[in-house]
Amino acid sequence: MALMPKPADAVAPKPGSRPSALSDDLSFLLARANAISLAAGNAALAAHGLKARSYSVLLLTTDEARPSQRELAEFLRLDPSQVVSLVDDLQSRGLVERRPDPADRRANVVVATEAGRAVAAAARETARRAEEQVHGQLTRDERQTLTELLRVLAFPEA
Amino acid sequence: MALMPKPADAVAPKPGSRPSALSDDLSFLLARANAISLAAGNAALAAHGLKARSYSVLLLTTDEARPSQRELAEFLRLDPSQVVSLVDDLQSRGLVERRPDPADRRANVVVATEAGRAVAAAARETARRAEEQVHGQLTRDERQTLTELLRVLAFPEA
DNA sequence: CCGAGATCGTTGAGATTGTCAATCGTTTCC
DNA sequence: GGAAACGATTGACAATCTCAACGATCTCGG
Repeated sequence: MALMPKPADAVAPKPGSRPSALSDDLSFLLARANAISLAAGNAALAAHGLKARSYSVLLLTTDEARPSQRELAEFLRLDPSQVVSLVDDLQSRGLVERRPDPADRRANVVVATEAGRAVAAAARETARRAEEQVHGQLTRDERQTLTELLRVLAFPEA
Repeated sequence: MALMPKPADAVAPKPGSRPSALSDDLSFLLARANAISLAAGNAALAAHGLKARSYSVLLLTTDEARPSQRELAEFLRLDPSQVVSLVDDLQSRGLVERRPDPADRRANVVVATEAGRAVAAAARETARRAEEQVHGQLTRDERQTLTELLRVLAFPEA
C-alpha cells in the first residue's frame, strides 16, 4: 500500500514494543520533546509567577538589544497581539516598561525594570535547574550537538 | 546581578546580531523548531483534510500495535478527552473504527479502515516531502543524530 | 512637499486547544 | 463480594491561536 513503507526492514520491527509508526519521525519527536520540556519549564517557572512565554519575553527584555514588540513577536513566533497581552501582564506587575522608540514613534521598545531584572535572574536559575532535570540523560557534548542542530531548524538561513 | 551571567564570555557576544538571551537555550530552540515544523506539517497535511494531530492518530491506528485510546493519549501526550474528539472526527469521516478490546471491555481499540489506510499512506508521502523542506539544511547523518538525541528527551527512560 | 502604501501596536471576535471534574461501565485485587 | 482503580465520555471553563480592522506613524516615488 505505502509506496516505500520503510527502507530499513531488516532491523526487525520488534512487534509490540512501542507504537513504532511515529517513533522515528523527527517532527513527532520534536513535538513530544518540546511538550515535556515545556511542561517542566512551566511547572518550575510557576514559582516566579511566570510561564515559558512570559519568561521568554522577560528574559529578552533584559537583553542589550532592546527589542520592540514586533521583534519579540517574530523571535518567539507569536502573533503581535499575543505580545501585547504578555507585555501588558508583565508591565502590570512592574517587571517591564514600554518606552517609545526614539527612532520610530510607532514602535515600543520593551525593557525590563530593576525588579524585572531580579525576577529574570532568579527565574533563569530555576529554569536552568529544571532543564538539567529534563536533559539530564544527555552528556554535555550531546547537549551541545543537539543545540547546534536545533539552531539550524529553529533559524533557517536560506 | 545574575550570579553567573555566562561562563563563556570570551567568545565575544557580537552585539546587535540577534537577541542572544535565548538563542542558546535548548528549551527555546526546541519550542521554535517545533513551531516551524508544526506549521509546515499542518500546511502540508491540509491537502488531506488532516492536521498534525489527526495525522498522528491516523498513522498510529495503521500500526500493528492496535492502540487503545488511552495508549494514544499517553503516546501523544494528550488528555484522553482530546483523543475522543480526534477519533470522533476521523471516525465520522470513515477513516477509523472503534472496536471493543476483547481483553478489556472498558477499552476501545482504534483501527484504521481501508480508506483510512489509503489516506494515511498518501498523507505520509506529503508529510515526508514537507519535512524534507524543513530539515533540508541538515545532512542525512545530522538528521540521524538529531533523531537519536531527541528520542532520549522525548522518551526518558528513568 | 505630498499623498499612497506599508508598518507598529492595539482591540476585538471567533475558532481551536488545553485542563479538569464528574460519571458510567468495567476490571482488579483483597 | 465489594472497594478501589481504570478507560472512555461529557461538559464546563480557561488559555491560546488566528484574523480582520483601525489609528498613528513611517517610507518613498512623483
